[in-house]
Amino acid sequence: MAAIDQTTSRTQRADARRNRERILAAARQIVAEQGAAAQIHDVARSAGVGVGTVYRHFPTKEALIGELISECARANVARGRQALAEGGDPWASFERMVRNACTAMSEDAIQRRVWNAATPQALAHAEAAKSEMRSVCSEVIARAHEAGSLRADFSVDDMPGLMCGLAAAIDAGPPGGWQRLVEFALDGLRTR
Amino acid sequence: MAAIDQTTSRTQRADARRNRERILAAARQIVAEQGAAAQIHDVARSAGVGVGTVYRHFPTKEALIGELISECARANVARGRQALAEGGDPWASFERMVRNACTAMSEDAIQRRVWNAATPQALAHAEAAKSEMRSVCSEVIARAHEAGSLRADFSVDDMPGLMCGLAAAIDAGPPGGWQRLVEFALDGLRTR
Amino acid sequence: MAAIDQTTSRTQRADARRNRERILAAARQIVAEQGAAAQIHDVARSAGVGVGTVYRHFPTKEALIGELISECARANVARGRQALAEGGDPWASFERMVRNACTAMSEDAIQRRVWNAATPQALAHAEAAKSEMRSVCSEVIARAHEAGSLRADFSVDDMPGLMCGLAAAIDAGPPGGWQRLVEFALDGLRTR
Amino acid sequence: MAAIDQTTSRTQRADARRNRERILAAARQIVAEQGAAAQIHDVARSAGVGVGTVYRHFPTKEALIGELISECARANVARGRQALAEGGDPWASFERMVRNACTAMSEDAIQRRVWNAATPQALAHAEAAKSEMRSVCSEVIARAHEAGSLRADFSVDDMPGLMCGLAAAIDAGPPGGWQRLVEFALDGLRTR
DNA sequence: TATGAATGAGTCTTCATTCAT
DNA sequence: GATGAATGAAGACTCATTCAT
Repeated sequence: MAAIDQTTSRTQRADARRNRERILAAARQIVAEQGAAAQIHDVARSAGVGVGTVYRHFPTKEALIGELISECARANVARGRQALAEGGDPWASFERMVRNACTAMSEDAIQRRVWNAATPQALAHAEAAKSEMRSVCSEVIARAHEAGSLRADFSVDDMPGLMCGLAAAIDAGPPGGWQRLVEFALDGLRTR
Repeated sequence: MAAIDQTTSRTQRADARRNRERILAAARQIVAEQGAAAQIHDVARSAGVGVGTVYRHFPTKEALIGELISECARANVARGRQALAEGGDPWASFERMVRNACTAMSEDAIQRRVWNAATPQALAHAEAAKSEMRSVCSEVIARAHEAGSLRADFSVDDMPGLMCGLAAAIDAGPPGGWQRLVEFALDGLRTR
Repeated sequence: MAAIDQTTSRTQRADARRNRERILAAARQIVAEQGAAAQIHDVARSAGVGVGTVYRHFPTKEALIGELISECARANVARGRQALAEGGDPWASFERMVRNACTAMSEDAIQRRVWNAATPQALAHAEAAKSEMRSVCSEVIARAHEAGSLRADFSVDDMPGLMCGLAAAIDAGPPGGWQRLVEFALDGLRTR
Repeated sequence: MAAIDQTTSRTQRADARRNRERILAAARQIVAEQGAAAQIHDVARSAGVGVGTVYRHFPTKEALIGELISECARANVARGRQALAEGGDPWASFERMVRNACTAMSEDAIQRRVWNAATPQALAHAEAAKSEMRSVCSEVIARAHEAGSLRADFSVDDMPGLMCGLAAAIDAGPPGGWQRLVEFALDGLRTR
């Protein structure tokens, strides 16, 4: 019995995990397309589950969007960590982090648009990931400052502005056109 | 009789115009705060008129937001025209246009946020002003190109990306922090 | 002065009467087309006056529709009176009254449709005319009964049903098709 | 599993179907009383459900009224089919169809009033049922024509006029008074 | 007196969320 | 756990009526 129960419960967990993934995948696409106007029913239909299942995994719409924000923030964290791990020139690390983030935003609509869909409540759900993102950025920036290759007057508090600006530019401009803007921006941030 | 009629008609129009202005002023503030989630009832209350009066002046919510977009676009048009009229170095004109737009966006929340509140329908209402804005930008850019002071690979189609990026950066960053970003951006756009 | 005042007041009365007629003419057409869904603004626009002028002549929408009903009822009264005045065979009078009413309904949409637009309140405004209509019908019917040419079991209380039925038939059927139905109905009502 | 699923699904469907029936029952009464002015909130309250439930079953008010029209049309179809199935004299079939429809209209207000509540959009929703109704009437009429017992100049296009006329007569006249009118009408339609 | 701008209660419809099955 | 029917508060928009000019 115990074994059966365990199997059952494992199976259920696997099902539940799969459903959670389907829901998030559907939400990524729909929120990327519709922003805050995305509807839970559409997410559920697109995920092939009932609305109740969406609510079992995410207690409110804000929590679901909050999770999308967290995902994007964690992706940025991973890029920052990787840039640090790869070592080498601190400025190169900073550049890699920014450039990779921009590439990701240009290839994946949710990564550049999720911030527009963010209500204060949704952002509150993503607080942990956001704070981790800030922390990683701080370190990348601190090293570049120490190396003297990043303008001293650029602080971690300028990062949201920079990244939101790049996200908006990538979203609004012609495909590929954003790359020049990134070069301009990085060029302007480097100490000469 | 003609004189009286004119007076009467002027007075009525003046009242209606004042209401229209009040509605737009209220909408500017509320849409700046709440984006597309702004409610017509709130706009009406804030303007001190009934909802019916809002609908008399703007047939739909989209039309009202479209007018806000048009206003911002026309403000950009005026800045572009002024930059052209002041003459002098073509690059200085381009710089003035961008810098003045950024100053306006930093001082007036609606100017940097209205584009986020824009649904396709709202944008459709602002088509005329948008196209005029594109046309003025084209001229400013063309002159700077002719003078050889603006990078040849920057086209009028990059302007929305640039301005949206700057708007997002101004909105997300700390007060005043945007000025450095503008300098970086302009620096990167100038031929060296 | 008195003469001038009188002239002025006469002029105003003439203007007012003309406006009243214009409003009623517009209302006839619009109520015929749209029934109770007719809008006062549309009536005013079609009449070439302001809404306030409509309300000066008719205190409520119900009163305006009530007047249209009254007009139609009075037209029926006139037809009944004429049928009586022309004298001759009582059955012929009855026939003339019904046939003329049907002809009028087929030629003038408002006459066959106004009853559908009638709310209880609107009907209340037309009480006087309706009661006069009933009274005239009573007399025409009584004479035909006395002459033994109208079925004894047809009473004045059957007239609304008969006329509403014919109105609906004229309205729903193909043009001209109603004439056969009237013949059937009259044929059925006659004593054999 | 299959059995359980079926039971579950049957139960859910049964609930939903019961609500649908309650909504239609409430709508029949309220639309009979108020016509197109009927309000969805009143229907919902009278049905004992929330407005959202009404909208789950009928996407718009027009669709709900359209379904009422369809119901009435289908009832007429059934009467026509039954008249045909019972066979016998073709004229008797025609008579039964008309008489039964009138009896139904006299006993059930919605059947005689729904056509007045019909906006063009609502009629569009009932197109299928209306066309079926026309088709059945065509057959009943054709047989009576072949038998030579129905006036040759009465066509299926006269049926709406006839039935609307009878509906209006039943609605406007005193209870029971309509029966004489039906006799007159049938009498007039029969070949002599 | 005529005008039409203003009013706001009322109506349809939507959608986040709950809960019985 | 999953489902999707049900809920009802909330929001966009209408239109009969009023009133300042």
